[in-house]
Formats: sequence, structure tokens, C-alpha cells
Amino acid sequence: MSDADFGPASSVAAPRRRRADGERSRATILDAAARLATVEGLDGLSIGRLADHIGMSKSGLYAHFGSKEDLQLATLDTAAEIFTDEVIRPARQAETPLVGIIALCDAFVSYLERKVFPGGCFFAAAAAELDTQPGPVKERLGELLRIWHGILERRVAAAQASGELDPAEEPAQLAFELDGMLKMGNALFVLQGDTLGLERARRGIRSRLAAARV
Amino acid sequence: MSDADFGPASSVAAPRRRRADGERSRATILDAAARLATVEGLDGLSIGRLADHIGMSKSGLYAHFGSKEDLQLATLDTAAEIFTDEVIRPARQAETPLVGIIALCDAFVSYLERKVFPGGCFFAAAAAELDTQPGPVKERLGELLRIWHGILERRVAAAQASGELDPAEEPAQLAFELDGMLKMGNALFVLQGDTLGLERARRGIRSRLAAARV
DNA sequence: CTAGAATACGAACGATCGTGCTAACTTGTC
DNA sequence: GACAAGTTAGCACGATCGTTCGTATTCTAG
Repeated sequence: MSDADFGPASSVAAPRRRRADGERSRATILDAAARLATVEGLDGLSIGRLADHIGMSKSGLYAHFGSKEDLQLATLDTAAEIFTDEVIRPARQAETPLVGIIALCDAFVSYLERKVFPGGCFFAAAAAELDTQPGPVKERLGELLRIWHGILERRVAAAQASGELDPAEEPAQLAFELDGMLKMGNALFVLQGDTLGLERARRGIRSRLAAARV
Repeated sequence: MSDADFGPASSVAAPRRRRADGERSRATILDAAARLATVEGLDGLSIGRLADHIGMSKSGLYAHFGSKEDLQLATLDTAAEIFTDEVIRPARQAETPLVGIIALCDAFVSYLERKVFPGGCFFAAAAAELDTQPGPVKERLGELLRIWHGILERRVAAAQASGELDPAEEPAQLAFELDGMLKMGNALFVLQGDTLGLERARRGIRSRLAAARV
């Protein structure tokens, strides 16, 4: 199954970096930034604290990015790569499209349970924080959410084509409802600390899909 | 229909305030704080900007609260009152419990559409921002979310008692799914700016309730 | 091996943050 | 009308914010 990728924003041309240690530092910074941002917030995460956290000087870290906004945009793409590795990729090669949808949703719940990001789903946190602040970061977040829904949508359409799901279902509507349960599970899990919300998400998704069978 | 109220946190005993102008100022501050917090964030909203916004001095405003955390807690309760007025109250006096559930969900969507809070649902925004920061604010947010789900839950149970909904449905599970669609609609509405997400929430809720009929 | 570029650091900037202190004023009570 | 208490403003504090600059160090292409 070939899902669309969360490719990096097409605009930024890499300023042909040269040294290997710089590349490594940059990756270390972005990985820490993605994970810390779910706890402190993508805006709330300060460059000084991020630098302290990875044992680097503030100015040394800052030199890798032209501005905090550049750092945030790069962090978004890094988080998207992590999400792809932890959720999208493991849910490929399902026996049937419908099984693939369940695998994808289970992979999402597992990604929450395993605390891939310590503060829950990166995109749920970042979108809620920045959805009121116009600019390239918000736009990119909207783009990533559309890609994610597109992945769910195409899998629903495939399950309809294979005869597993009712063709009368609107794929985008079903994708909306599935993601609603996943995100609600995330919210409860992070806020209340127990896994009941994750269980509800798993159960709700299964019964919703059962109701959509032909 | 008597829903539980979002009463103020029981712990804080009002320090018997005395003058009418002070009470008025406090109300003005908290109303502005609740609405601004959905745009700038409850933590991101600074006392200086809030003071500027309502034409008051920073220290004059600050004197009403012992700390920023106190201001945030008071803002939570003010937002809960606004929510009660705009969502809970209008959805009372429904002909049947099931109609009441639909009225409640529609009132929620309307509260988003009318931009009662300019940055979308106050509690969705605040919960996503503060769910990783332990303390009284996070705890109170969790409490308010449980109250809200309790309201939905009790209405589901009432609809089961009246014979409108299948008694086999678990009320808490159905409340979870309904709120999931409402919050997903909120997220799409604020992030993308169009009302398609709200429409999807309305539609999904109606068909989910239809599926739960006896 | 060397030259030049990439990388990292320390220090400092102006701005803004939450939080106190003090003094002027308004209000409500006897 | 006086006095106590509540309200507001001005000012300043230490801390932290994003950002810039000059400089020392380290890698790598030739």
C-alpha cells in the first residue's frame, strides 16, 4: 500500500550543508525539539532550554536556523518523519484494505501508548497551540493534517473498492470520525493519565467500521 | 432537565470583596482573559498584554489576583460560566431526551460558529496547552472535562430510560464518541477556517445517534 | 599540509516576562 | 464628614526571551 508521504515542505532548498558533524547536530536538535515541543509547546519551547537539554550553547544551536520560525518549520518535518516511522510505516502490508485501516488506527493508539512523544500526539498539540496564529507554521500544520486525513480517506476508498466497506459511506466523513476518536483518546490519555480513553478509541473505531461493512 | 453545573472550584473561598467598581473590573478582566486565552493561549497570554487590551495598568490588574496561576484558575471558571450560558442552558427543555442530546450538540456547534471564543472552544484549547503541565490548572481542566462528559452521559442514560436509545449502548462510550466529533469539528474549523468540519460533526453525530436507536 | 569554510561558543543587546512596593485616589461605613 | 479599606497607577527588580556579533576551534577539499 503506497501512502502519500509527509515530505518536507517543498519551498526550502537545503543550503548545501557541508560538514558531517553539523548534520548530526542538526538532527539531534530537531529530534529533541520535536519531543520537547509536545511538553512545553512548539512556541513555548525556548531556544535556551532546548540548548540546555541537549548540552549545547544557545548561539551554537541557533546558528543552524535563521530564526525560531525556521526551527519550528524544521521541527514539524522531523515530527512528520517520526510519525511516518511509528504509525504509517508499521501499518503497511495489511492483508486487506479494511484490516489496513484497523492496523493504522491501532498503530496510532500504540504510538500514544508508547509515548513516542512524551506529551501525546505531536500534531494534536501543535495544531491546538498554533491554529490561531497565522503564518507558515499554521499553514504547514493544516497541510499535514490534510495529508493524514487523505491517507485515511484513500484507505477507506480502497476498502470500498475491495467490497469490504459500504460504497455509500463518504470516505472523508468516515476519516473525520475515525480521527475524531483517535484525537479524543489522545486528549483523555494525556490529560487524565489513564488508558481508558485509548480503549474507548479502539472500541469506537472497531464498531464504527463494523457498522460501515456491506 | 437538570444538568450538573460547572460550579466554581470549591476550594477557593472568595476573600469577601467589597467595592462594586472592583467587582466590575474583575469581571471585565476575566471576560477578556477567557476570550483572549483562546487566541494567545492561557499561558501565552501575558498580564501586560491583557492589561493593555482592556486599558488598565499591569499592576492594577495584577492586584486582583495573587498570582498568574490564580488568574488562570479564575479564568477557567469564567469560561465555564460562558460555556454554560452559551451551550448548556440553551439546550435545556427539549421535548425528549434524545432531542435534548441533538440540541446540546447543535448548541456546541453553534457556539463554535458564532465564535463565542475567537479561538474556538476554550476548553479544547486550554486542555491541549496545559495537559502536560502538572498543577491545579490542569487538574481543574480535567475536572471540567469530566463534568462535560458527565452531562452527555446522563442525557444518553435518560434517552435509554425513555426508550429512545438502545440500552446496550454504554453511555460513557457514546459520550466519548460524540465529543470526539465535536472537538474534531472545532479543530478543523479553527485550523482550516471553513465550516466543513462543523458540518461533518453535525452529520456524524446524527448518524451515530440514529445507529443507537432501538 | 594548508587554506577556507563550517561549526560552536561567550557575551551582550533590547524587549518582555511575572512579581513586588509605594503612593495616590476612590468608595463605603460609622 | 472622617476614617478604614479597596482600587489603581508608576516604577523597578531579576529572569528569560529571540537575536546578533566576534572569535576560537574543527573539519575537509585541494
